[in-house]
Amino acid sequence: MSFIPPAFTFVVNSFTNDYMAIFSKTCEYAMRAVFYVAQKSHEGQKVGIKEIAEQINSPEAFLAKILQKLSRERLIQSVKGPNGGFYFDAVSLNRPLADIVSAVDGNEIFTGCGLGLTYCSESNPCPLHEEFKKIRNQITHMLNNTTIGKFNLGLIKGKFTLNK
Amino acid sequence: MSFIPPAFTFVVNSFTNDYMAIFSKTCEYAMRAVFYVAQKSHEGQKVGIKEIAEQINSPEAFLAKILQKLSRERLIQSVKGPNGGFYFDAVSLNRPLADIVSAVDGNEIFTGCGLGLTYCSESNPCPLHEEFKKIRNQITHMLNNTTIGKFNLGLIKGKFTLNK
DNA sequence: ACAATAAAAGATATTTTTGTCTTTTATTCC
DNA sequence: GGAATAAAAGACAAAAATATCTTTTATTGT
Ligand code: FES
Ligand code: FES
Repeated sequence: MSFIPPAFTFVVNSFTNDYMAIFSKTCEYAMRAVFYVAQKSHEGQKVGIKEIAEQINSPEAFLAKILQKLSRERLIQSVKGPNGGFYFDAVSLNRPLADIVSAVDGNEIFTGCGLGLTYCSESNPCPLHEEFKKIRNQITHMLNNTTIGKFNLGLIKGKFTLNK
Repeated sequence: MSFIPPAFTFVVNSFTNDYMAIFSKTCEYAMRAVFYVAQKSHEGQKVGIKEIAEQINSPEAFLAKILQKLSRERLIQSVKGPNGGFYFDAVSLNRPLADIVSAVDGNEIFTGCGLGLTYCSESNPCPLHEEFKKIRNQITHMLNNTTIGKFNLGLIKGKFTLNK
């Protein structure tokens, strides 16, 4: 009887975070999904999780979890059963994208310190504070001024992409 | 013999990413450390990992790994042995903070799509593209225009904080 | 009432990031 | 040259984020 050693394991400690984006994957999927569903809602349709996941190129089961959360927080509407699916009512279509982001990623991006200090404050600022504050405010502004339904027409006209 | 059940495990799937900042923890520690060492270098001193970790309030062993990486990439200088430690030479003090960020977090933050599309492009833009591009450019600008030594005087004067 | 459908919920698995501990290597001082 | 020092490297561990699979619940159409 012979011992078969595990194949080369080399867990190289490459030690570069290999994909550090502004938003988490969860949040990226959420935003793409929301725009997709909004577009369909504009056309009066509900959409199933399978179609959404396909169209925005995200893992279906994972996206389901994300939309469940948004649904619990009443940020998106859903109905079960045949002919069911996800959609946005008129009120929800007018919500700012910021609501989605904070539901999923929390509020750190709106208020947190760029260098990771516990609190960002004027009285005890980190070196990047002044510059970082501007950027953070722009992000906040963008997310507050972008309603969920803002890109419906552009999406229908094919001006934007939500996958790849 | 009695069976002792594991204590309540409830791994609540709270499903909010509980701390989504712009930069990774690794990158935050790196930036804080770099500013601290730069200040000391300005005063002609080398600093040991223990002091750095204490002063910027970061886990020592973890920070050591980060500085090792920066050292391998010649972004920071170091000497072993008694009276050794980390420091920046004149050339390094003039490097942009962007070099630190990209060494640690990669280039996604400078070039990536806000919605997580594989490529950000003008010809195939996501809905946030125009607005997001501006923000990304501001981040890039900030990190390129902030040299590692830029805040030395402010730090020495106690204008800025790097911990808590 | 029943079968079919689709989301919600629950449980579990994988991967990445963050963090720690031990051993090795280089440098300085005596 | 030897002891002491401090970073570098290597191996390992814990926590968080990402991802998948199974079971349950609500709704619809027949
Ligand atoms: S204190 Fe760091 S961004 Fe305000
Ligand atoms: S395509 Fe999304 S930011 Fe450019």
